[in-house]
This record gives sequence, structure tokens and C-alpha cells, in this order.
Amino acid sequence: MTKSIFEKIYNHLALRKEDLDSIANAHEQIDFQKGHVFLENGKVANEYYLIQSGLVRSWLYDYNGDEITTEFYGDGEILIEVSSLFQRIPTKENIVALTAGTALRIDFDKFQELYHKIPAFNEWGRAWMSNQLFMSKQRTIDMLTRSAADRYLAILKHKPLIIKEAPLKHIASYLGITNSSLSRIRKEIFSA
Amino acid sequence: MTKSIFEKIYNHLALRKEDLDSIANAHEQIDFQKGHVFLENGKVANEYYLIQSGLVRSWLYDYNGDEITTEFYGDGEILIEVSSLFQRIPTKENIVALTAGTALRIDFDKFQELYHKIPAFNEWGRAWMSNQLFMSKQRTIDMLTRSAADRYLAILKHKPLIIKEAPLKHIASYLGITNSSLSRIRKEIFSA
DNA sequence: GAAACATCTTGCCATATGACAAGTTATGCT
DNA sequence: AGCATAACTTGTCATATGGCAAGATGTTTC
Repeated sequence: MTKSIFEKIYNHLALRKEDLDSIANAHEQIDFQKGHVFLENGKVANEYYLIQSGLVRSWLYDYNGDEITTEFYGDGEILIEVSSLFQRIPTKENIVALTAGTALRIDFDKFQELYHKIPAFNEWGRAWMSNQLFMSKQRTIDMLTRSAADRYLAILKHKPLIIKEAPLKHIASYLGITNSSLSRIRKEIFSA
Repeated sequence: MTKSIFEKIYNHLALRKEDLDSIANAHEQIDFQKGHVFLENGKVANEYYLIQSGLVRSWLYDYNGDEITTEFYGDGEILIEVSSLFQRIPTKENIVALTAGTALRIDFDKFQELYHKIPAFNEWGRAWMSNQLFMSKQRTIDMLTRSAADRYLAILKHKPLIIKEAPLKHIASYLGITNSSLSRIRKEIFSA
């Protein structure tokens, strides 16, 4: 039998099968259309999602008022705005579906209950967040030390769905470059 | 009476005075000399520190083999390598004192005990980590959207101690630029 | 299916930053 | 103090990326 999305995502040694079942039961499956707004600037996040299919993008305005893509969320990933959800404060992010898809939603209240009831789930949460922090720091270093073309190739390799589904301008702002630069980088890569 | 460093750092609504006392008692004061190694590549972190005075730097090698300064830790900040400490895995970072100073150390085991015993401390931990993640993402955006001179001025404003105490080359790698570029940026700022 | 609009590409030139190397200043060591 | 070494500055030139504007291509709407 294949692993469920729950087993893949809530992957922690100390989580027993019955714990995993309680956790799984707290999720509700939803469908979403292209353009669906999961969260927007000024609101407080009250849930998070496990993406089963489709592609979602989050973005915010930088200090110049330009739209910056902060993340893409695809199949098998957790769609969450951590600081709004866990600090109960309004977000600066906007999270919108780039394609239609399906996901599993869990509300903050239910999460909170399980989080305090199941120590291993609590540990999982901390480990997951540690890893997010690690990856975020890694991303910073990549931005500082690798060329835009390198960064583009890395996405192409690790998350090809983004390249296929997301418009160039969103990828460009995710990479921190202008649309025209990305267009030239693509051309260069193709002709090579 | 002035706030203790514990009140400043472990600042969470639901943390009661008696909880804070248990937490404070789990810390042990230490002195450290310039060059003191808090953690090094390949080891697993077994504690974290609240810095009372002095300046500490963490760094790692990027994929080119160049040293990259990942963070500076000063007075009133938490010196911690989250992913090694909470995932119990070897770190890639090196953490070394740039100056002598004092700190409060808490071991992982003691932390863990309090973390599971005091729900409000657990909540504090999650909120703190959420905020770390938020700041890390903010830093990524800054790196992508602001000029090196801007980034330098931001440090000068928010953490002047770093500019005063850390060698230029460490600041340069933290900003993601070369030593000579930073030297020129400084010159430019002075002459303005 | 044509107009209106958004997206992407390309050309030209400007600018920020890097690479390398030489010189200068500061620091540490005995 | 004097040597050795590390840290910093500066010059020259190279390169990556940005800014702007014109065109080209694709998409939506009525």
C-alpha cells in the first residue's frame, strides 16, 4: 500500500498510528479554483492546508511597492503562513491559487487541541519549523552567492511544476530579478 | 526595578511569574573569551545561550567553499542553532565569539523538560520560532530588493555594535558582497 | 473575430558589484 | 621595538543585472 499524504507530511518517529489517525481526521478535503484566495494582507490566518494537487503562490509588497513572490506551494507541501497563524497577528502576505487543485484543510483550533494533547505532534511541529527556518536561511545564502541563472536552474530541477505553470513575472520576482532579465536567462539556457 | 533579561526574552502573555522563575533557574551564567567556540561544523548543539554582553558570529562555507557569515549575536539576543538543537542533527555552522562576554546557558535536556511541563513556555517557543522564520524571510527579501549600501546602512542603524566590533570581511560576507565593495561603500557613505 | 489588454522578448545603454592585484594600515607576537 | 601577518583600501577593468521603451505574442471579452 502507498503512503498517505498524512504519513508523508507528519513524518516523525514518535508519532504512533493512532495519533496519526486523530490528526488525519482533523483535516477536511477541499477543492479550489484558479484565483482562489487562501489568505490576504491584513487578515489573520485561521487554518493551514496540505496541498494534494495544483499550484499556489504567496506574495507581498516590498518597501518600493513592488509585488514580490515569496513562495510557491505544490503537491505534497504545507501551505501555511506561520507567523500569522501562530502569533495570531495580521499577515502581510497574499496567498492565491495559480491553478485549480485540491487540498486538506485543518483549522487552528483543531490543530491547537492536537498539538497540546499529543506530545509527539508537538515535537513534530517544532522539528518541522526548525527545518523551515533552515531552508529559509539556505535560500538567503543562495540569493547572495549564486547567479540568477543558477537559481533559475535550481528551480527547474527541483520544482519543475513552477516553471511550467507560473507566469514568468512571478518567477522573476521570486528570484529577485526583472522580467526582462529572466527572459534573457531563459533564452540563454535554451540556446546552450 | 528594571526588567531581567529573562523577562525581556521569555516574553509571553501566558507565562506566569513562577514559570519564569523555573525557567530562569535552569540557566547558568558563563563568561566567554574572544575566540571561544560555541559550536562547530559536524557537532550537535546541546544548549543555547542568552547573550548578556559581547558579540558572537556564526558562519559556514557556501557551495564555493567561501566563508559566509550567517548571523551576529549581541546583547539581549538568543544564540542558538535551531536546526541542530531541535532536530538533533550535526550542524553546518560554526559559532565563535568575536569579543569576550557573558551569557546564560541552558542545556537541551532542561529546556526540554520545561518545554513539556509548561504549556505557556511551549507556546512561547513556537511564537519565537515563528518570528525567527518571519525575520529570515524578510532578510531574504531585503537581499533581493535592496542595494548593498542600503543593507549596510540598515545594520548601522539597527545593530551598530556589529559595525563597531566586527571586521569588515565578516560584515561583507554577511551582506553578500566582497570586501572591496564594502570598503568602497563605507568610503562613499563617509564622504556623503 | 476584433479590440483591448496582459505577457513576454529584445535592443540599447546605465549602474552596481566582482575579480584581481598592488599598496597601505593595523594587529599580534617574541 | 621590529617583524610577520592579517586587514583594509584603491585602481583598473570585466560582468551581471537593471531601466526604459518598442515590438511581438498570447489571452480575454463582448
